[in-house]
Amino acid sequence: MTNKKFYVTTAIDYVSGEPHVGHAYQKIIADVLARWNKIQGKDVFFLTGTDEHGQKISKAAEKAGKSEKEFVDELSKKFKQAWKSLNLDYDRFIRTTDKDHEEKVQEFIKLMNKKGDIHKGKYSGLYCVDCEAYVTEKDLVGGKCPFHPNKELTELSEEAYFFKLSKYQNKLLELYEKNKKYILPKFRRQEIINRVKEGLKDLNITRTNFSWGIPFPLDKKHVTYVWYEALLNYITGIDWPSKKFKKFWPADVQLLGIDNSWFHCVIWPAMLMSVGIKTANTILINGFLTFNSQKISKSLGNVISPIALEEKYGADSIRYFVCRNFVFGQDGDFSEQALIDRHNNELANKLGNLVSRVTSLAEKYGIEKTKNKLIKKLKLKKIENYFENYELDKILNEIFAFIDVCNEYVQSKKPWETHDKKVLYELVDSIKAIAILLWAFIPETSEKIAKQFNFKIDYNEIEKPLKVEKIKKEGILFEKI
RNA sequence: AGCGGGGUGGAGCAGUCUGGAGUGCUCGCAGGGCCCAUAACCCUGAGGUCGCGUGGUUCAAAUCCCGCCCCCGCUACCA
Repeated sequence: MTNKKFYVTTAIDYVSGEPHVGHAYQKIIADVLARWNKIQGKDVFFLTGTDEHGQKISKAAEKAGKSEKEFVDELSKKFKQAWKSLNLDYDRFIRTTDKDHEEKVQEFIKLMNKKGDIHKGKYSGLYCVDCEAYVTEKDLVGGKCPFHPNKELTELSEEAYFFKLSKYQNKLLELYEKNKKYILPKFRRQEIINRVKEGLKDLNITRTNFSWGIPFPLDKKHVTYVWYEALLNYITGIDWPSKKFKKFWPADVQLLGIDNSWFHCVIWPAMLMSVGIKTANTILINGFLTFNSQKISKSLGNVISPIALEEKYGADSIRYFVCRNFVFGQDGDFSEQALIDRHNNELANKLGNLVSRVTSLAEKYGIEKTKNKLIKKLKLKKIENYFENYELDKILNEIFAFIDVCNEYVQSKKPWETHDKKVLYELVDSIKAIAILLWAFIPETSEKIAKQFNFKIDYNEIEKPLKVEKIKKEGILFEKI
């Protein structure tokens, strides 16, 4: 944590469907990382957005009776609204249909071509005429197209352009070896290494059977393959190759779901190596969530909008829950009951009630500056270390353990009997530290606390003694559900 | 098939890498305390052979090694 800048990116979501908690989970974590670095005084850039090209979208738009542009505009807006409702403070929401992205992708391709890493070849596979698309082996149902089981598939072969991915096998393995934190968590790293060792094929990066995409600059008959182009958002989003790019790149953390780890851990760094751009510092892979123990899927009808959840539970409770309840990297279950339990017990009863009882007492009896001995129980170093390893659940565990300590302190010191202003000062000053540490996770709540006690949310303020002022109790922080 | 993850008191999870009394968290259950506070807060207790071998290493294993069983993911041109 010595850099003065911090650049974090998330996966850009494919707008073939609506946003759900799985998407939200990852964005929230990115926001927490961004905010944590902000209060450390760093210059932070947080990029998120939507991925909007490709045949699937083209087809979905057609089905909805809309133009592709109309279709993606609508969905992209929904993602934006969802992130707004969760209080995500991103710096840019990139869309792969943004003009600057499209232009820069073409520049990038030309550059890669100059490096000699693009060649023309033949792509062949099983083609479904009714879908007008290739069917991958995995999607085959009884050897047939899953959507048209009565039609025979034809072995088709067409002209395509390829990126010389195979050339980078050893360089990639070197990268994983040299930068042990390139892929996190560790078990994902091992997974990727094993697969890369099995060998890499060149990657087909163009299509000719549809047109909803970025024109391939080397050959007008071709459209750039979505994946290849979408990956570039991480550098086009900060105006590669401008000054801004030079300031923020390489990204400190790129958050991704397990579904696209292959692209981000293998193809993406190879692309950068090809044109001589540094690779990111860390690719951080989050696990997948189920919702109330069910897979999140359209067919099960449980794609709950993050906006609906926010209206029901509030942004801070959702943010808190996803950071606290899941071990980062592993899969987890977003259970509404568990969310409610944590909201009631941890946010309302522990944190909310602590603030409530202390403000009441402080308002009645006042506070008097003294050395805060209570705060020694707060293990700041430990918390900072956890952050280095992105162990958000443990950070919250640690902070809430300190909240327990504060509640015990109130209990044992009985300030309602003693009217001890110094004890109350210690408590208020400790709550200040708690609120600052929690800001990245539950910004609204932290700001409410800061307003009552009149301090600034800044990491350096944790160790500065609180200025004594008149305290006035305001409303409750968390209503119970 | 290959690779990976999981199997811990009634429920859901941490803890396993870096071995040290079964420790912890959120609940549930049984008792008590407090009255400042959101019927919140605090204390005490019951409850587990940490998937199986009754395997190996060790003074010591939930943690390391070996074997087995059961769940769940991933396997590139699908974004």
